[in-house]
Amino acid sequence: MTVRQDIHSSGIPVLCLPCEARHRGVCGALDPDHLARLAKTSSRHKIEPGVELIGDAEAVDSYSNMLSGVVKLTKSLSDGRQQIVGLQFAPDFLGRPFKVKSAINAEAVTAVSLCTFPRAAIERMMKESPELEHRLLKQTLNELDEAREWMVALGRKTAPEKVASFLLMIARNIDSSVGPAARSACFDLPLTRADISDFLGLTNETVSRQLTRLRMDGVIRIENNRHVTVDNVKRLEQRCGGATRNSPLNET
Amino acid sequence: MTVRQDIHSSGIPVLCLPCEARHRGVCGALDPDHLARLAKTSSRHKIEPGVELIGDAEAVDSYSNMLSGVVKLTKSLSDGRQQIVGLQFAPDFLGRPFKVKSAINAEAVTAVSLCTFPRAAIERMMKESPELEHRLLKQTLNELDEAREWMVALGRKTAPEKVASFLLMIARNIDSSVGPAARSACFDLPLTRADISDFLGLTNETVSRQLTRLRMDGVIRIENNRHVTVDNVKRLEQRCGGATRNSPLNET
DNA sequence: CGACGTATTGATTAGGCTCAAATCCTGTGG
DNA sequence: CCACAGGATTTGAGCCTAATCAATACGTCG
Repeated sequence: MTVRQDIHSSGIPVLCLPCEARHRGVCGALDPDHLARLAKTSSRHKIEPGVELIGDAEAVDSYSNMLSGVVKLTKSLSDGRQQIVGLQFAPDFLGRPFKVKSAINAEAVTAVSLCTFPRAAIERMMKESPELEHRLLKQTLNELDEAREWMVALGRKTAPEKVASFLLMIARNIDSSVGPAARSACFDLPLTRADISDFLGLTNETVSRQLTRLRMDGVIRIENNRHVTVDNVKRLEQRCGGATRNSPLNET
Repeated sequence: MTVRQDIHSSGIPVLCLPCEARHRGVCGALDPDHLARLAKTSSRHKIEPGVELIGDAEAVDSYSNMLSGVVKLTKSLSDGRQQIVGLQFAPDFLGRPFKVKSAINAEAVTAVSLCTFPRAAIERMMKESPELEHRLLKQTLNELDEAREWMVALGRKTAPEKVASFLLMIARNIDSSVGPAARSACFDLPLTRADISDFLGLTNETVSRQLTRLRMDGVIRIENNRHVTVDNVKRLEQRCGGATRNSPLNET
């Protein structure tokens, strides 16, 4: 039931051994001792697509690491207009620390598996281990960078550019072989056309039209409405409206 | 030149005594000892409107606390289209920690006064004082919340709603008397029409038209193109497109 | 007072939305 | 295995909002 910690691999709980969050995720901040204590209070969950994770009462005082799948974060206006304000992939940390109330909804868009901790456990851990808070700060800064990148798309890009930018972003997140210099890519869209339109501030009709246009122009191929192939990533990039051209700063 | 620290007020450097950043800003995280050490390496600056703070080589390895004024953060596409992705007010912390390069420009839109530290000083301080990183995390989370709030506006609100939302946001940040339940407000717009349009993803013509419409409808009054009076904040709120209606979460 | 930059106003255009219909996929049951 | 139902997606036609292009007014500062 609980986890043995006195085995070879320097005391790391067996459950955590194969977990990606220990490398790229926040758990990487923890030493074996803390990890073991956190593991005792954690539990694994499998979530079906479409299930709401945050947004109605429910399990609000817990946080999770994403182990697989895709989660969308949405905000809505009172008349039903909706905007996706974030997509989270493994091994992101899920949940908004320090906040009394968050006007955000989180929903699984694919099958999702989570490693969930009670709120109190994380908070205790954060007090004891500054490195954990450091990781969290880094992820938050990255999310902020992403959010700002999307703001440019939402405010200033045309519909064709938005759709192209979206495909590129998904390709980079899903098809891990797509480094900055990949020639081609191939992936399953995790989102429906309606979701994509909520992401890009468009209608699903417009998204559909732009996708067929990209298809007609030979930039992408689509099978079964979901599976996308990009033979030449460069051609897709050219349709994204030109990257931000600010002079890069040099920092560490 | 440097700062005496052995005076009454429990060793707080005199320069810091009246500083707002010590209360609501990141400096509140520091004990008198750390504060004194940081104060020794800090310097005050006055910046003219229109001056670029970050974005071209320049002083990239320094961070600042804003003491007064307004700074805009922008991103641009290669063809010149621009989007404001953040506005910062006192006592915000300015600068992106841990990043090799940031594709963001920062520019003073009003006269701005800063308290600037060398990069190394802040980083040393962050290692020694987890509370500092904690504050930074909190500010970053708040900026993320704001960014997401704007994403809804950019993606899903109409031009009239965008302009109304913008005025409300400015009112709340500038006219400090505007609590959540204020009846009226009155402030100087820190941004030109062109800036406002870059903020809202519109053209300056559209912004202008929407402002005159609000004026005609008696929702606002404008003097000298800059000074805005809102007699009835409620009426302005009604034009913001309905707040996000997600069920509030309960956290701390 | 005159000049320049900023803001407003007007006329026209076009990109993306709305409404509507047809088509495609998926899963289910006979 | 095939037929069918339901939802998702595509496609079409017309409209409307906000962009574009252009001209005028305002405000500030010399």
